[in-house]
Amino acid sequence: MLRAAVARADKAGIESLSMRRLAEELGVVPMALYKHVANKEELLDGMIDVVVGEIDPPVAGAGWKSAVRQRILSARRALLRHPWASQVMESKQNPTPLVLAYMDTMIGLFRAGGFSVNLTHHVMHTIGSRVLGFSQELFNDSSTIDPEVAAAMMRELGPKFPNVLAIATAASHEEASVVGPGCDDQYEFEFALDLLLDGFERLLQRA
Amino acid sequence: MLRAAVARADKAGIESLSMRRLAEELGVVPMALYKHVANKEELLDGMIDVVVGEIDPPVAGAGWKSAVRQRILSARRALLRHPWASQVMESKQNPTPLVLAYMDTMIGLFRAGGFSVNLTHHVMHTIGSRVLGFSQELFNDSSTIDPEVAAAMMRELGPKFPNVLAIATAASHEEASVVGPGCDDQYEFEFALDLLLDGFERLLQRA
DNA sequence: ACCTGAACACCGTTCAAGT
DNA sequence: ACCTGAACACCGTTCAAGT
Repeated sequence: MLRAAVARADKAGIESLSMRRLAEELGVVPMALYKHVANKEELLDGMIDVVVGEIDPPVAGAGWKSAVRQRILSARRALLRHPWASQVMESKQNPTPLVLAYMDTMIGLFRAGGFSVNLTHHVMHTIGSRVLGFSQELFNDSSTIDPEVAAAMMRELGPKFPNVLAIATAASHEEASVVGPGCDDQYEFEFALDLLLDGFERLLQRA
Repeated sequence: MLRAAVARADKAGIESLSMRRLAEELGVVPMALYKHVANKEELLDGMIDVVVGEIDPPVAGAGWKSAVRQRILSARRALLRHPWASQVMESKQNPTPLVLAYMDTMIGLFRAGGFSVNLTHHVMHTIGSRVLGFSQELFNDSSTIDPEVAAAMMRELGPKFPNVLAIATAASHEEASVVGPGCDDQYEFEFALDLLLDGFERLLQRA
């Protein structure tokens, strides 16, 4: 049932996942789902745990910086396999025990690296959602946009927003097109992650 | 109508805002709303613009770092006045023209400070949602939690998650209580923001 | 005791009927 | 032409009736 829910969300998007449709897919009556799950919230929790369960454990014998970096990039790979997961995680109020366990080992990596409890606390806040491998892409333009529509939009908005236009055209790999194929999200994610880790290292050395 | 929608979301939460209830509150028939707005998406866009409109313009005559910092903190004050706004902004696919204009001036601050187009691009990705004054608080425990429930939870989970427990108890201002009143979100926000800005400054000097 | 169909209390939006 | 009530196509979940 959890696997069916994850598969459906992967394929058709989280907004297509309703209790009724999931039941239909499984060939059962809607109310049958409530034998396995108290409500939809619990279903979503279970789905999150499937994704978090795919994250590799920390590599042994590495320094804190490398261990944190590799684990976060592993989390990112899991998140990219399940594009709905970041949105669901954001919307939840309470972490599942499995997410808490993930956080706990991540905190442990910092503390083992010599970070004080307080510094680790601040550092975890600074990483924010990136700890789970996603960066709050505000207005995710990465979804399938018609290049012509994008070009028309930029032609219209360009004169009003010259700075946005400058970045949008610079991000394009082909000089010819008005608006490029979007940003290299993986590069941007690692750029930000490394900037953060370097900042943490500096704070650690100062302390 | 927009003001009524914003007021309702401020007061009772975004999940309580439905087209039908908003219409009832305004003393009109549900379909009357569709004279002002094509659909609910457009209503939410309008509500976002109300919030973004409350952000102060950039201060003149300051260096890029100070100008960016002050503007982001102004955005944060606006966001804190409207707790639903961050969630709605996250869920939207496309920015409104007003949000685009905000981004444009923010990009302009970096470029005026000497950042190249490409570096500005990376820097904007690194800031992420913080540019609009909110940090993806994963699992926002800041909401009204019963201290007793939290204490019980920690008592149960503490042994399994010692590192989470260490931070939770350290964050407490009173040593006596098992779990504190949560984190100082404003402090954490500024800590992260300043770490980012310092990192950007270092990149600028290196370039 | 277990299962399940119908029902409840909602949604956002369409559309045809009324003025 | 404008307005609007009813209807449509959904939700998640409750609950009583059936086995």
